[in-house]
Amino acid sequence: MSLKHAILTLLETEDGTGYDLLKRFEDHLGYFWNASHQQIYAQLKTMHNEALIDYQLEAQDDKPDKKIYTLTDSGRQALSEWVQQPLKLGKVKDALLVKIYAGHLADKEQLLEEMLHYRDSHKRMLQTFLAIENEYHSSSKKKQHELAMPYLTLRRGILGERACIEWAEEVINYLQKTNSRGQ
Amino acid sequence: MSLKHAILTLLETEDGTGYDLLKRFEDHLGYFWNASHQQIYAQLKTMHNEALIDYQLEAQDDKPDKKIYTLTDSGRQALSEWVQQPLKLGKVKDALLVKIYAGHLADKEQLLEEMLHYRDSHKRMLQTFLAIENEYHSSSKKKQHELAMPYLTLRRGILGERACIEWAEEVINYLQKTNSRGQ
DNA sequence: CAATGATATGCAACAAGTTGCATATTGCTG
DNA sequence: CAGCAATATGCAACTTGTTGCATATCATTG
Repeated sequence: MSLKHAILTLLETEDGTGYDLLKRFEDHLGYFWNASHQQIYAQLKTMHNEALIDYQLEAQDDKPDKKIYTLTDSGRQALSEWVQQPLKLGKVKDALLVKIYAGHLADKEQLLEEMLHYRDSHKRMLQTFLAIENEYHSSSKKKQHELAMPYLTLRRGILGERACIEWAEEVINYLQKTNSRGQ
Repeated sequence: MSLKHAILTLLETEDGTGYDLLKRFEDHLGYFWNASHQQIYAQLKTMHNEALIDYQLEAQDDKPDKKIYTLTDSGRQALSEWVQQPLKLGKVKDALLVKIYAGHLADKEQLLEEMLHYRDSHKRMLQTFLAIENEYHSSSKKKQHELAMPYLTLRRGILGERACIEWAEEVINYLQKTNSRGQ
């Protein structure tokens, strides 16, 4: 399990509500970890029972109560223990590759369109990442030092997207070549 | 769900037992899809109930019975429908990146060791893929044409591994630099 | 000849993730 | 002012995936 650790990681950086965490998953961690709001709220509840986190209720006038979660000492310790211990290699699950593997069954035109869409999605993602990288490079040395580790995760995103795009180009090339030959 | 489709894909290429499928997941599809034997047997049972697959019992002298599964017409149709229809983008879940994100909490030496191990694992994987690619390139034109789509999935593996390794080098570089400066 | 690893199959309990539903407010847009 | 998106939280049912256990044979190796 690791949603637990992803949440601990986010809360270590900054306290927040379940909704805040959802946004931070979407905006920052989204490339390499995702969770639905239902999952997050359920996990927060569990982690509160395990005393890894605590919350302060912030009752706002006429708004639903906010639960602002913070790490407990126990939570901070659990995080640092997790960070110390080695991981097993994560499993890749890419349905697109299964589909390509069975690609001879598909309509080539349709497959081509899907690949074009795939490539463009990843190109957009890459552009987003490069913009964030630019921002990072134009921030202060102090900030850059602080954000060194998150920056490295951004680099993973950039290199990963480039590989995706390069591969997509190869597949598109192949599909177009065989298509025009009418195979 | 897509284990179902991965199994349909494998059976479309060649009939086999649950155990055969397990091996084929490990040996061929393993880079982008994985399943435990328990999962596979359970899924085969479900798919048999759904009439997507059928099996012939092969009773061997003194050996446990083999169930050799084959696609039914209905299964073949389900596969081709799945291949036709567009996929939603798969989610990335990479615990190592969560860890790096929280890397300032970790012992730098230990993190470095983990990254070295990560890089070497991926280097080994790349070597394996390149060996398979060589095999492909030295096979007959006919064979190459038959295996064109699986070959494209291999290319994904190769480009993916290269990106992994390149990134790992960046991280290792950073960790060694800051370590020697004693930060 | 005993131990191990490969072949071959499966159940049961549990953890993790998805989908659908439900509520309530604020602020913006047409 | 009606409708919609964003904020904010949560339950329940279901599907998927993991972990541990269980069985039985055959071939190899020490």
